[in-house]
This record gives sequence, structure tokens and C-alpha cells, in this order.
Amino acid sequence: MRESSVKEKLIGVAGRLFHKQGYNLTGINQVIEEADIARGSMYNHFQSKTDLLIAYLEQFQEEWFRSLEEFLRPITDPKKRLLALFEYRIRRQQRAEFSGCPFTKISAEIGNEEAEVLKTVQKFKDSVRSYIAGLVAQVKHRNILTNEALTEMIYLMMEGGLVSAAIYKNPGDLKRGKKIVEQFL
Amino acid sequence: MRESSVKEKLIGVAGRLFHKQGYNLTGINQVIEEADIARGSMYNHFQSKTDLLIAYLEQFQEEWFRSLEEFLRPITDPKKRLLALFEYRIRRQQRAEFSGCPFTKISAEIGNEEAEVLKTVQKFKDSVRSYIAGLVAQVKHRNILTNEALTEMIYLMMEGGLVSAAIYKNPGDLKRGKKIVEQFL
DNA sequence: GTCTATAAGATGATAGAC
DNA sequence: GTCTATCATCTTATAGAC
Repeated sequence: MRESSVKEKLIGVAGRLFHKQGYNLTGINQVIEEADIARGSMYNHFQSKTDLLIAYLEQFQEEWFRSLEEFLRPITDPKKRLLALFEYRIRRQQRAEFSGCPFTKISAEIGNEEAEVLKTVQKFKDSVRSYIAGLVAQVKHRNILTNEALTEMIYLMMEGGLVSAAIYKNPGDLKRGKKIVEQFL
Repeated sequence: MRESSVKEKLIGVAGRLFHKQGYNLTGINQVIEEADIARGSMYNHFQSKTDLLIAYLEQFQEEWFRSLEEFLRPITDPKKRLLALFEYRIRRQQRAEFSGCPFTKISAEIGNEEAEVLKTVQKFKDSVRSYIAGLVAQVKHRNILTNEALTEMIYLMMEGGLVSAAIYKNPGDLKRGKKIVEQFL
């Protein structure tokens, strides 16, 4: 097998399992078995399970934003783009059976000593927040709130909606959040 | 030891560890050792680790609302009571070193088959939402949003703020969320 | 680089003595 | 009801052959 495709396969399988079952409930054994790669090979490519986790998170972030850009490309109106960001998250949750935001989920699963993982999660959240701020800046909204406050509100309602989607296993709160945000644009 | 105090001690120790270290990262071994109770005794009181978890969550919910009522008792103005609910959560997060909402955290840690645990989490979230709705109903607010929408907004921003507190290990977003909510009251 | 065998310990849970 | 000894399995990670 190609050198890189071993890595890719491990990240792919591990990511799917981490996402679906949870990080702590997924053992290295299961990952290597389903990826059909030997234990030693895995540890040749990744120093530790944490290392594999971080590789997965970094790849996920890349894919997430790439896929978002694609989803928003046909939409030009900034208002509609902002609402489409909600829609993007709703659809991803539906496809993932409402497992919640993978980054948030991981942050709840890791131990207090895993500082690097937490930093990776923070980096993703920072990027999402910046993305929202960028869209808000382009919207000529109703000015009930400042740009900063509107950004904060949207970010928090999205985070809250994602948590709620995972807890109730439905997109209700995300959809209601989207509707409320719509009233401010 | 009194029959009930064995149970209480186990719930207390387990709860503290589940909260601080995470549920999956806390073994039964550590719980019984720190509680100074024999393995067999623990399984005499609780059928399983999941059983202990649910007992902890139920006790936590009881304590949480009892403590909230106490915190709000001196405040009469419904507006101030709503903002004090934010303050209550900020203070609890500060005391708990920003470990996030225990119920949300647990929902991210458990496996897909633990339906009863998820129901316990939902019950808590339902109660919080109802509590917010009750306060909103008493407020003569600025009517930018309906009571239902305002309740939803506050609930989602609070949930989002709690997640954010856990990820960034600071109360920034919870405080900013509180300020935004204030503008609607 | 890939593999198998194995280490060293932790996991949740049970059996059976007292 | 409380205890200790033990089960069977799983955990992450490493050593060393090829």
C-alpha cells in the first residue's frame, strides 16, 4: 500500500469511529482491525492515539470549510449566505445522525492534560467565529445589535443549537435558532 | 456505616470524579478506592456503573435547582432574576474550573446504547428551558421577540456559552451572552 | 515500512466467604 | 450488607523479526 494511503485510511476509519462511537469508546484495536492495518504500522505513522486524533481533527477542519465554501458558492446575498451556514450545519447533523459538533464532543471527552487537543478544538471554533463575523460585516442588517454583538449571538445560538441537536437527536433547536437569527438580518 | 451513607458517599465521590475527570476516564476502581468502600458493596448498591451515573445525575439536578432557588430568592424583579440565572451559571462554571455543563458533558461521553442516561440529560435540559420560559413570562420586555422566541434565544445562548466556557476555559462568552440578553429585556 | 507477539496494567462485573 | 479474590476482556504501547 502507498505510504500516504495507510495514513489516510487510518485517519478515515478512526475519524468515522471517533465520530460515531466516541473517542474514548473507540480502541486502537478496532481502528486497526477495520482499517486492516497492523498494530505496529499504525504506531509507525502515529506516535499515539492522541496523535491520530489530532490528525483527524485537522483533516476534518479542512474538509469542513472546503465543503462549506462549496455549499455557499451559488449564494451571493450575504443575508442568505448567513442563513445557509445554519442550513449547512443542520444538514451535516442530519447526515451524522445528530452526533453533535465533533470538536465540541471531543473537548468533552478528553482528559485535562490533553492541552494540544483542546487547542485544536479552539482553533476550529475561532475559525467558525471569524467566518460568521466576515458574513455579518457584509450584511446591511437591521442594526438592532452591533456587528460584534450580532456575531456573538449567532455564534452562541449555533453552538447551543448543535449541543441541543445532539441531546435531543433532532434539528429542532437549530431550525428555531435559524429563524430567530433571520429576524435580525 | 449507615446504609444510606454508603450510597451517598459513592455518589459524592463518583460525581466529583465524573465531573472533574470525565465519566469514561474514571474507573470503578478509583471510585471505590477514594470512597473507601469495597467493590462488592458498591455493586450491592448499584447494579452497574451506568446505574451510579444516573443516581449522580438525578441528585445533581435536585441540588442544582435547590441552589438556584436560593441564589434567586433575594431578587424580586423578573428582569434581574433572568440575568441572575446567567450569573448563577457563570459562578458555577468558575467554581468548577470551566468543566462545562455536567449533563451536556455526559451526553457527549456516553455510548449510543445508553438511552436512559440520555433521557436523564433531556429531562434536565427540559427543566432549565421551562424555568427560563417561566421567568420570561413574568418580564415586561421590549417585545422585539415573542416570549417563545426570547426563551429559545436565551436557552440557546446559555447552552452555547456553557460549551464555550468549557472549550476556552473562561467565562467570556457567557458574560457576553448575558449582556446581549440584557438588551432584550 | 510492515508485521506478530507480548507487555503491563486497567476495565466492569461476579462468586462466594463471613 | 460487607468483604476479598478472581474472571475475562480490553486498554495503549513496545520489541524485535522480516
